[in-house]
Amino acid sequence: MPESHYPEIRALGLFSGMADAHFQSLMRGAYVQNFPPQIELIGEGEPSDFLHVVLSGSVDLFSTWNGRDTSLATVRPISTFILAATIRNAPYLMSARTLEKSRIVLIPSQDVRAIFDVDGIFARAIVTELARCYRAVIKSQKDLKLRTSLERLANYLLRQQKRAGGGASFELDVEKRRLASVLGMTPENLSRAFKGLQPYGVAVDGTRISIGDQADLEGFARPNPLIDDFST
Amino acid sequence: MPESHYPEIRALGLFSGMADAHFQSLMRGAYVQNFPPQIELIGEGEPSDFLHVVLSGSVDLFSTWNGRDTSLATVRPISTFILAATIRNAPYLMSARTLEKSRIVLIPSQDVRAIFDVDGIFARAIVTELARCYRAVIKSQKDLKLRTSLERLANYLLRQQKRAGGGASFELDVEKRRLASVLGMTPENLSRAFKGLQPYGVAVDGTRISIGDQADLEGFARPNPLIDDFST
DNA sequence: TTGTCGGCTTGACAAATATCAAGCGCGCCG
DNA sequence: CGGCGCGCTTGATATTTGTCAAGCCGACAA
Repeated sequence: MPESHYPEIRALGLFSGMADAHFQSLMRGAYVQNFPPQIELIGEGEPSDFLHVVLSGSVDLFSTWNGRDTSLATVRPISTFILAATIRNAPYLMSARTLEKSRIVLIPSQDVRAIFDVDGIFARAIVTELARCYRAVIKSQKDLKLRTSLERLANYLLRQQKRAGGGASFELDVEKRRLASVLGMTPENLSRAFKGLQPYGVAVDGTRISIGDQADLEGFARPNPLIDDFST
Repeated sequence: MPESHYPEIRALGLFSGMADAHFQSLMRGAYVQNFPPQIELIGEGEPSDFLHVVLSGSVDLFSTWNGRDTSLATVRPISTFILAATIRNAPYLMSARTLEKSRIVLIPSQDVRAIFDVDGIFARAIVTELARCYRAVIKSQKDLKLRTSLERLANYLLRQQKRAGGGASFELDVEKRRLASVLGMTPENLSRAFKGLQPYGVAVDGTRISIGDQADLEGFARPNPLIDDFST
């Protein structure tokens, strides 16, 4: 793979501390590929041959069962996905598709496992990353089981607002149909949920959201770091 | 802590391969305690001072928000819990309480992190365990988002049947109120869901479940290894 | 044995959510 | 410019799920 990509990958928490020789060794077997939008990168049930790293664009992780499907997460640069399947050498639990034009690194899973065994710092980084992912899913589980759809949307908006810089007005950066799926509801109900938040000062214009009364919305949403703070 | 417990802890996947000196070092700082039923061992938000290992009994992991609460998992011997919080040195995301009289080992988190850094085999075991836990939560997430409550119950019964040996008749080993919470429904609805499975040959007598027509129930439940097989 | 407590069940009702069908708005392309 | 097509919205309706109140039943203790 072209060495020009090395620095941005190297800068990832997962790879930043490891021995240079090991990093080079990982990169030797890796390759970068550009994908158009809406391409299915992997399908659930398939063997986990590669660890994926998103360099640019974005990727939707979703799952299907019995004719239904649901979005579980969105992966944005720069981060990895399906680390757990790679580590356990087990089949993927989720499918992945590009949402937009994306540049993605593929690192053979067996190389990752091999370097893991000889590089303590890399091992430490993998554990830290995996623990972060685990905790993120637990938070999402709590969000789903403890909150109504209106509360989930309210808290999502507050999180997104923070991510966008904290201003009173910001853009949704996902399609509403996907947002609905992520939040565990239908697109129709998402529409109604937005209306349901109007009394708390939320205004919607296309993908632009305006929060009229921050305190009011927070009073309804009751955000909680043990659910909504994805950094811990 | 009394050395009599060493063998059963040592036999745990997490500790079985590590150097003896390191294991001894971990055990030196650890201690075992017996708890009566319904004791809250840890509360969400507290700092993660100890890695816990359940030797006997069982522990309920649950969470609370805004006056509601939900059961997220049950920990049975012999296994650990709150590994991720220990690794990240972050606050617990879930509370834990004993369901019955339980014997539990407490290992100081900082010891676990210290030994992790010097024992590659231990590190490998932690990663494997963490990846297993991660995948278990993803499966649970799919179960929640892709299935109706009736389907969740049907698949739960099939899993429990398998765990109990596979016979047509078996015992539920959780209180129904807790089962309802785990499955994301109210106790009232669980009662109705059991009735809803009667047409598929499910009979309930107290905590005893009988599956009259295995194929019929499986045809309705459509179990899937990517959701229901907790071993991968 | 009898009383009581807690968990489970049931029924009636209310609220939340999904489904279906139609229409709207906007970008894209002929 | 006009007409699709697609995502979003809206309304009507059905289904699912939760809530509240009451009753049942078995475990346990007096």
